[in-house]
Amino acid sequence: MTEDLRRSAPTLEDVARVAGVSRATVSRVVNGKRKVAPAVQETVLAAVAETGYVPNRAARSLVTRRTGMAAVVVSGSAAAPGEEAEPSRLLSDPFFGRVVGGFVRSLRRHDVHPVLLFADTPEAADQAVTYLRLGNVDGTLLVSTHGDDPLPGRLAEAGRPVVMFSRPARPVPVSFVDLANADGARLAAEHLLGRGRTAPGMITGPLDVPAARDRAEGFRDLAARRGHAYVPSAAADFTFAGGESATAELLDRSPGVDAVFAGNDLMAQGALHVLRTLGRRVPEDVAVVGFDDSPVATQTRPHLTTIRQPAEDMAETMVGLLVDRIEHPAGPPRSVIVEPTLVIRDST
Amino acid sequence: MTEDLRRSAPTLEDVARVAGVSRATVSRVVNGKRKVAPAVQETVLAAVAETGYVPNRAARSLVTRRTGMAAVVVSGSAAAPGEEAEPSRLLSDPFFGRVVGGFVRSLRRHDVHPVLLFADTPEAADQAVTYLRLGNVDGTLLVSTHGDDPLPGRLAEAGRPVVMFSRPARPVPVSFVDLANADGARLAAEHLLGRGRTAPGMITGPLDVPAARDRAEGFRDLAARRGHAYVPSAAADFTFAGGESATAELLDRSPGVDAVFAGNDLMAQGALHVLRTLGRRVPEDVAVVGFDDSPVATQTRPHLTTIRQPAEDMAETMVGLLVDRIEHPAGPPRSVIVEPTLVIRDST
DNA sequence: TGAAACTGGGAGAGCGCTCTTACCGAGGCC
DNA sequence: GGCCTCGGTAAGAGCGCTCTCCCAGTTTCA
Repeated sequence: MTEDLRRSAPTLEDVARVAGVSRATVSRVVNGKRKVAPAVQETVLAAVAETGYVPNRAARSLVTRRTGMAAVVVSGSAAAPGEEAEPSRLLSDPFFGRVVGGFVRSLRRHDVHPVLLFADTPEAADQAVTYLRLGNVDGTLLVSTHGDDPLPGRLAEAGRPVVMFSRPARPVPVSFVDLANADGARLAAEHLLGRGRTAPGMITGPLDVPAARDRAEGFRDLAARRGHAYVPSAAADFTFAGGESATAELLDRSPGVDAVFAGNDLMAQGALHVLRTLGRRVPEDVAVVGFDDSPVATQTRPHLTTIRQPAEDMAETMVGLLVDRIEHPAGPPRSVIVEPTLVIRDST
Repeated sequence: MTEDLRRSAPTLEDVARVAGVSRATVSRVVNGKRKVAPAVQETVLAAVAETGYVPNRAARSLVTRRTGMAAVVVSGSAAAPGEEAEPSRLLSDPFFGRVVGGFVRSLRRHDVHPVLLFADTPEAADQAVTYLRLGNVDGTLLVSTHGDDPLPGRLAEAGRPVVMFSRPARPVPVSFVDLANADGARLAAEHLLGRGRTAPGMITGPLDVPAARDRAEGFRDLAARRGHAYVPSAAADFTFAGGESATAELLDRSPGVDAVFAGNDLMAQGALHVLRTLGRRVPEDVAVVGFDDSPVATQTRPHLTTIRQPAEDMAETMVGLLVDRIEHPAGPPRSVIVEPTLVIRDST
């Protein structure tokens, strides 16, 4: 019973025979292109249902040069000795799960399947570029974690549809969707200072990453407007452990800090741990604000006040831009900037 | 310059012309099938290099019925009202990142690309089954989170290569790689009792999930051998929040508990939070052991003693089984059981 | 030495689909 | 009434690749 089904799926030819029309007509009905007489259309549809016909993707892509697939490329440096490779770092950040989930669900609505690619070594990056350039996928959703990542440039050069999460570190003609990171940081600063904190400090991400820099600058900007000329800070790598050591360093240098703004939730979580170890109460002695509104924000005690990135919406917007670009390849790259919101919980 | 490259990639025909041989010969050299005279081979290889030829996947799959792709299917129930959908739950569990990372890297070695599929609604599951059955991918790596998930059965029935992470809840003819969950739980019990704990309790996962049940039973088994006839327990859903409420419930019912074994690290993290809130010191008053050795295990204070799943190895083994099955479709489903190890940190 | 076996290479038939081209009948126009 | 247009369909040429023949040249063995 499954035998015949599996051995040879019904083809256009089969449907055409059943419906008593030509292959071309069936193709037209299936793809909804050009007008087909309603009566014929019905006959064909019935034949399709009867045979259980589903188009063969390989055959279709061979002629259309479309694959119905999009690459999700996670780019980053390879693991330096003793470090975690970037894609792994990202994979263990629950916030990233929100983004990927958004990709998968949005792509599905367009009937596009995501192919997961890691560009974690130079060879892997080369392979990825080749794969994309050859048209094995219709377009690329790129998440780059590295400041001096050459991949955005190479992909843009390849002339195939690409949309980045977050803007590229250097100016490169590529579409992207980004958060108004500086605005988010201002939200955090305003909130903290509005609650009467007088000695804010920062745990920043790697400053060669635009998002990290924008957040730091946004925070400093609003602090300056409120009369705080200098905000002590320490940089880390967006990881929990990095957040811990940077916090320790910050508190060591500036013991009077009564508010900490962290570049993401993972580092904020690290800050929370260090603060507790040092016997500082949160939020009584030190208030903490994170960034992302990652699932970890409610897995801390106290729950983390944070700046929410609408990750799923951003993912959907990226997919929209990509699909649009796939259908209309011409035109300049486009960008969408999304506004973050403040989510107040118990750490402030 | 890129114009000609992009507009039409070199084909076999082009290479053949440059090398002065037939298409078939180039194909033979490229695919390494049948013997080709060394001299000819060299000429062809040079022509390939000169033209920058890379085979067109669509054309190749059309005739070989191979796609060079494998699906990574994350299956689970849709979100009940107020609940998180299973794939999202999994996506925010850093342990899952280790598994997916393992898939991607292992598949890459076999030159296979992963396509990410969520089966989070009945419609999505249907789509996924159709997609797989039609041969849009060569095989499937299935991660199912749900006890009564029909997907393993449906996939097995489809007669296409499938390998599961963890054994299916009901007996179904499908290959899988699983952890010796009961052994892991025994390791935990032995460790806890060996350190003189006398009143162990458990936070289990959903008991319709084999892994959760095996862990619970393994723990009870060793406890019984050490004279502990009854181990109080509370069930949760493998999430942080679930771990919290289950721990609260457990301690409410059995306040004398001096050791807690949690079904995974996320729930152990929840337990840690609740214990601190209740003023119990860890490990002095209550020792805690988790399961998975997820990245969160070192993001808790104290660091979590846990049972390590060699996720990357398991992923690699799954890929190995899958590739083998793709190449040799006949034969009964195969299984591999992997042994866990105890990782002692500060929570015990 | 002749036939059989083997070896390496070419020709060509598709794989299942889309899309251009050609065709055909019906209706509108002068 | 003849011509043209136009909607609707069929025919057929590929897309780029693999793979099965088939053939020519060489080796092997009786």
